[in-house]
Amino acid sequence: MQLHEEIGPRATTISAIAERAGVQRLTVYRHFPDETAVFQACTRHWLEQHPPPHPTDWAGLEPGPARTRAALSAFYRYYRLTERMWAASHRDESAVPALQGPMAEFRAHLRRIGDNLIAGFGASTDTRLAATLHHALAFTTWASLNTQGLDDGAMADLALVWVTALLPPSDTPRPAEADTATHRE
Amino acid sequence: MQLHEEIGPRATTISAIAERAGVQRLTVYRHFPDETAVFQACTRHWLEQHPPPHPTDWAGLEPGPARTRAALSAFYRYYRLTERMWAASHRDESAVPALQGPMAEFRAHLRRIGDNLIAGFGASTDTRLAATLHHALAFTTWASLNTQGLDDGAMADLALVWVTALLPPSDTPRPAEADTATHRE
DNA sequence: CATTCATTGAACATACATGTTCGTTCAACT
DNA sequence: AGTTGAACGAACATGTATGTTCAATGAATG
Repeated sequence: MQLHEEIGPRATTISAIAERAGVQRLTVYRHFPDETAVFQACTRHWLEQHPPPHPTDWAGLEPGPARTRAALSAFYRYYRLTERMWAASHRDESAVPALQGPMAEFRAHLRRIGDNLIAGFGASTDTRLAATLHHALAFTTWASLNTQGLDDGAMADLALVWVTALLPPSDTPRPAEADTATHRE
Repeated sequence: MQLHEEIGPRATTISAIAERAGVQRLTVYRHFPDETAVFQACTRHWLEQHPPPHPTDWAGLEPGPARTRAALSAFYRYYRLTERMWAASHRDESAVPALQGPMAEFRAHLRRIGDNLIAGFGASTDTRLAATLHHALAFTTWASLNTQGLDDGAMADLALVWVTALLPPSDTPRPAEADTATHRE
């Protein structure tokens, strides 16, 4: 796991794993039949130790902006904590087949969460709203904004501005009580 | 260049280049002292054949939204045309030293263009406006929005919505004539 | 105490990569 | 016609990686 983080799954060799573990190369082969098995085990174990944010974390909040901001903030914090591993995984995904399954699964998880948040805004399904929110939730977006020096809170606020700019103009941006028609779109 | 596009600079070997060129491996070594020289020559040649958008392309347009949309659109079209190469370069940058110089140069180019566009909006330098525009110009942003099925025009429009949402609320986004309050947004 | 089993050290075969060296062929230019 | 030089074919040395095989060690288990 250290090596996957430091040099990426692609460059991580069995020899390096054995060396890092202070163990003979053969010993690694005794525990894992081949490289693929090592990577699968590593991925599973790492995900158990670093579970991504889950909808229950923000279930208590009002649907719409509040809940969306909480989700964005949670993912951005998660990305910061796990930055190196995600950068390496993202980079090496195409070259390491054992990575593609878990990565696809994570993306599906992200997509479900995004769809749920979008449903929380009253507005009927808008392509641009969905695209913006899904984009905001992506690791690459966090990484891009991070290189510009924004902290996680500022990034969440900023992404929320993007999202709310896509909402119908005469809506109620505050805690929904008066349900003035969410007409037009 | 074909191989750099298809499998990426990192996986491109001299053997493969020779084979693809229908030539002996030794012949490649006659033209280029080593792998680094091949990659440098390849990068330079490719950039000559695929020059990125340049400010003169949109110099005729009004500063502000119009010019920004033209720039975004130009880069998005460029990214679509050169998608595979940029994806591969982005992915392999950390592993191929010969790539890091040109990539840094391109990023600097992008940054200059972004700063110029921002200056075109009257607004005093706003961190969030700058972050949004620089983010919108990045290849990773194009790639992210592209996976969601948006075409280049829709992407440029969408990014422009993000940017204009960051402008001071009671500003005059149009050539100032009718200043009926364009409130909120 | 005896057995078991993970670990060790040292090989091995295979594959592929980078550069280099050598003598040969073959086309073009002077 | 003769010289030049690019391309060829076949090696070489070196490094690194994946897996496998074999005998020896050594500690924990029964």
